[in-house]
Parts: sequence; structure tokens; C-alpha cells
Amino acid sequence: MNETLNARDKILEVATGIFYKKGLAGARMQEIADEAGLNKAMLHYYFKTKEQLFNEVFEKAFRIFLSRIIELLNSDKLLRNKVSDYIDHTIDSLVQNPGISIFVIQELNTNPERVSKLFAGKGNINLAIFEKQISEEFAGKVNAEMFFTDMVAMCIYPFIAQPMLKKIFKKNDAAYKAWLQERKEWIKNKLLSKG
Amino acid sequence: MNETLNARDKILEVATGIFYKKGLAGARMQEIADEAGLNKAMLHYYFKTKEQLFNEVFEKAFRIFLSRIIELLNSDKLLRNKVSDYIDHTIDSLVQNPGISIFVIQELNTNPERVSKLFAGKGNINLAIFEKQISEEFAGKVNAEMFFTDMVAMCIYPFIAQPMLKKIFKKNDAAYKAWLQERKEWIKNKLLSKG
DNA sequence: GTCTATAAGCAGATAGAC
DNA sequence: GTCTATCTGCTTATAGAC
Repeated sequence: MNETLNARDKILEVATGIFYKKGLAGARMQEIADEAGLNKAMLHYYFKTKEQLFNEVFEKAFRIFLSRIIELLNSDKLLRNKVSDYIDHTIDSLVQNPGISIFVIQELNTNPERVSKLFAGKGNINLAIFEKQISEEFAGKVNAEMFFTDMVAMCIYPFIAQPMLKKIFKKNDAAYKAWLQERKEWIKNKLLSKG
Repeated sequence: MNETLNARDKILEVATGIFYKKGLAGARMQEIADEAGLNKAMLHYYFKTKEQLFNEVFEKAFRIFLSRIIELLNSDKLLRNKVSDYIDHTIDSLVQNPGISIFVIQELNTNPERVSKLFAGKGNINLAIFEKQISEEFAGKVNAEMFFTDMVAMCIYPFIAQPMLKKIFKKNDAAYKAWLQERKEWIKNKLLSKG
């Protein structure tokens, strides 16, 4: 990315890529050091332990993955704008951060205590407003939890299952990216239609 | 589960749980041995290396996760039966195999070469029949790739994001399981309605 | 701040007795 | 088949020079 980063940021950038791909247990400090162009001692100088380096990477990932979504859902935008913005933002953000969804999900599963901590901090997702909007829009026929799950699932799953879907649909990287753009509109229609 | 398993099967059973939770790199042969009630030497006696033990676990997981689905999709059932059966089978199967979805997805991501190998073997997913059925049912208005992705995503995502969704929806294990049963019917309606 | 060299501990794998 | 004891190599982490 950027060649003018200081050592600490360079380490973080490189560590992000490696932790995303290999997880905490699979990543090697040596590999991070090599790819960042320094030695292991420097990693420990800036981050003390592997776990601390990992924590910084994870917390940033979680913010990217979730914080704007919480904000958005708790806002007082119109439902269809809210949904539309969620879909655009999520898909764009995941295209720009390859591997982030699996990384976060994997870690939250290995380490479920994190979920409690993280939600306790930044403020919870408040479904109340969303629920009210859904109920109004669909005359009580649509369950907010189901709607929310559908929305998130339809956006995130294509990233989680990317290798499998590429294979099944016989798409290369470029074609898959284009397909994800099409998919934005598909999801909006699917969610907001009154079937 | 079963107390009358022979040593090899007991190891496999225990290893499955541990690999599901911690992955290849995070799992410890010592932990598997302890939980199976024997020692590390026995693990190597039956499986030679950790990787070979892991491979057996993964291949079985992949079969559970995918093989019946391929069969089903390639069958000549009516579309609505096909979809309905897929949803019921997938959700029931994932309820009975906690952690399997993340495990398979994680491994296919760490190790994408596996995807090619596995699909090369058991026979590919053939979308052709499915595509034709969709096109007929929805008068050409529904794209088969999008439909397929929606179907899979809506079923699997609730398992992948289980810790997060439990927290957001404030459900305990029992309530979440009940909700998953409700969700079966919700997904069927959502997919098969003509909005 | 950055490096080299090394300590300390751990985990996978094997040898060999029973 | 099952065990204990041990080897070997790898990985995190630190000590200490510059």
C-alpha cells in the first residue's frame, strides 16, 4: 500500500494480512517480520507479545466490520434508505478488505467472550427502531429479526463462501467482483419487495 | 457420544470437536489424546501425522456439509420440493453438527486448492437443471446464481454468525434453536414468493 | 530504534519396552 | 495395541551491543 509508513504501522499492515489468512495460531512472527522488512525483535519492541499485536489487528477489523453498521441501524433514516445504504456500504467495505469477514467470524467463534466485551463497549445494536420501521413498512407481516438476518446474510455470505462460489459459478476474480456489484441491486429488490 | 467406540473412532470423534473449534494450527495432539483417554503415541500409531488426522476429519465434514446438497440440486425433483428439502436438510444437519460450517469455510479459505480437488472428485454442482427450473418457475425474472446464493446464505449464515446473532437477539441456546426451526418456513416463503 | 544471538519452552514425532 | 521416555526442531520472547 503505502511505502512511507513508520515501522509500527508497517508491522500492523503486514500483520493484518497474515492474521486474516492464517489466524492467530497459524501466523508466524518471523513471516510478519520478513514481509515488513525487519526482524522479530522489532515486533516485540512495538507490541510486546504476539497476542497484543493480534488484538490490535482484531479490534480494528471489528470496527471496520461492525461499527458503521451499528450507527446506520440506529439512525433515523427511512427504512429503504437505511437498507440500501447498509448493502452498499457492506459490500464495498468487504471488497476493499478481503478476508476480513471470515477472520472476524472465526475469531468470534474461537473466542466468544470477545462478543460480550465488544458489544458492551461501542454500544449495542438497538433493534427497536428498526423493528418499528419494519412493522410500519410491511404492515406487521415481516419479522424484524428475520429481515435483519436475511439482509446481513445476503451481503456477507458471498464473501465468506467466495472460493466455493467462484468455483460453482465458474467466475474469475474480475467477474466475481462485477457480480457483487450486480448483487447489490438484487438484494435491495429482494428485501424491499412485498411478496 | 458413544462409549463403545474403538480407539481409532474415539480419536476421530474427539479430534473432530477440537479441530472444529481450533482449526489445524490451533489444535494440540496432547489435548486430543487427553480427551480421548489415551496418549500421543496412539494418535501417531493410527494416523501417522497430525495432518493426516486432520484430513480425515475435514473430508468427513465436507461430505456432511456438501455431498447431499449436490445430489439434491442435481436431482429432477420439482423446484419447490427441492428448495424445501434443501432448507430442511441443511438446517437440521447444521444443528446436529455444531461448528461444522465455520470449520469447512475456514479451511477452504486457508487452503483454496482443496476446493478444486474436492469438486473434481465427488462430481460438480451442476446448476443447469436448477437454472432451467428457476427460469420456468419465475418466467425468466429470477437469476439462478442469485437465487442459489440467497438460499444457501439464508440457511448457513445463522450458524456462522451464531454468537453474534444470539447476542443481538438476546436469545439463549434453546431459544436460538427454536428460532432456527421457525426460520425454515420463513426462508421457504421468502425464496418461493413471487414479489 | 534497530540489530544479532540466544534462551526457554513447547509440540510433533519416534524408539523401544511390554 | 498400548505405554513411557525422549529426541528434534520450531517459535516466542529476551538480553544486550550498537
